Amino acid sequence: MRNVDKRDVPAVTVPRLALYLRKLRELRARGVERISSKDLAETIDLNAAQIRKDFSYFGEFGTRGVGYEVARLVDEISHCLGLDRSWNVIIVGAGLLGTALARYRGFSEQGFRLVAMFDSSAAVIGASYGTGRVRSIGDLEDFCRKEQVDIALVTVPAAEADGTVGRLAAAGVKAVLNFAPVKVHAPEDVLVRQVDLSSELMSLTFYLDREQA
Amino acid sequence: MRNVDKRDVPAVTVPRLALYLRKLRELRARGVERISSKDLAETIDLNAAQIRKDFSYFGEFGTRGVGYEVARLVDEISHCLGLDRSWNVIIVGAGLLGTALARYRGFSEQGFRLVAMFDSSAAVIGASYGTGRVRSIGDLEDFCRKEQVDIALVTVPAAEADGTVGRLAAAGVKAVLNFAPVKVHAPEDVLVRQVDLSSELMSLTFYLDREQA
DNA sequence: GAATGTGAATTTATTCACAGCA
DNA sequence: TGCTGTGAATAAATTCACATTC
Repeated sequence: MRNVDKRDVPAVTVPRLALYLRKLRELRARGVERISSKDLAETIDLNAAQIRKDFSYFGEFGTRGVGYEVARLVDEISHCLGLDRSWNVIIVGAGLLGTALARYRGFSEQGFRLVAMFDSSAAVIGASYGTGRVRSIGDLEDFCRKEQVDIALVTVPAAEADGTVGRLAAAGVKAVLNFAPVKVHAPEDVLVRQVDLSSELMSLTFYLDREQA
Repeated sequence: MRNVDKRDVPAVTVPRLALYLRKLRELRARGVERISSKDLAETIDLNAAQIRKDFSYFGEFGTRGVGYEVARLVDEISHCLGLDRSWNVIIVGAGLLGTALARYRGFSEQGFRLVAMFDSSAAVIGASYGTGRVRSIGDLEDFCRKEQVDIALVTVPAAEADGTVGRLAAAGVKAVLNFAPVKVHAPEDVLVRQVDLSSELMSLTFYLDREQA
């Protein structure tokens, strides 16, 4: 991967890289050694030029007339996405969703290390879910300042989400995945992404024919 | 809302409608009766013209020189999104994520009714989570054909997701929210949306400065 | 006077189409 | 010959700017 200014990469390209990576890992696991942009495009229902252009923001990963080496591409895209290192993750909010996420294997498989969880309820403090032991929410700032916390998953009730993100930002956490259905505020240099299940459902109902029984 | 061909509505407008709706409900709950596109835009960090244009695909909801009546707007957007009726939802896969979703209050609050869950493990069949009683996966098609199932949330292991979606489609389910980290195949007339947590995390790590400790 | 609704202008993203290279 | 990599063309989305209406 050549040196890239991330602002030159279209925002829509990034989630597509994750999609390519998943499919390429699957191909590699199946023993496929080479693939063309055309064939890859077919399996994920996309335009082949789209894929080539997405790669082109980062360098030249293929061989003209031949295609792409799957193993090389997996390495390159992993590197583009910052997945060639591990990232420390905390979960704030040890409710149903937080504890389910803590035990979700998908995270650790991608190099995300759950290093702690936080909750305000004495009933769960001390319990462990996956690799995450629940600490008191009062220790949040201390922990974030002492340990290298890269990403926080926020699964607290909606009313507390904004305050929680503020505390995380103040304690130096630079990336937040917010599962509470509210828009949260954070300084410019803190990345916030929203995961919103009822929003997803609404996008489905929009397209569902409302004349159904 | 005037009669609208949904294909004329840009795809990106739909999730924004859900966002507007949430904020407007919050404003209504706080007793705010009127709002301008400028003020609404500020609270959700968007361009005011964007909001007005999004509304304009569906009709004229405001009053020139005055702004929008919050209550009216809530009703109009709810109607646009198909939220003025209730939708029957099933969850296929009663693992950690499936059961967490089943007990998540956000769904029922928006008019989504969890009518059943399905799993292959005898250990969970018969158990109830929220309003969802777990049935045998063998009964999936029968149930979908007899009851009106509008949306299926698929929380089965990745290896089974594609087959599960195929069965749902064959049984007449027209919308699927897939939580398994694989691209699933479905007929043209079946809507599939992907919710992918590790993808979201990767979009964060891309932008995180990789020079961190 | 104030804010909507919307064509026109701009920006961003996708797709085409072909030069360049194995 | 076959497929990448990429400028050019097209399409889509956003933003501007203003006529219109209350």
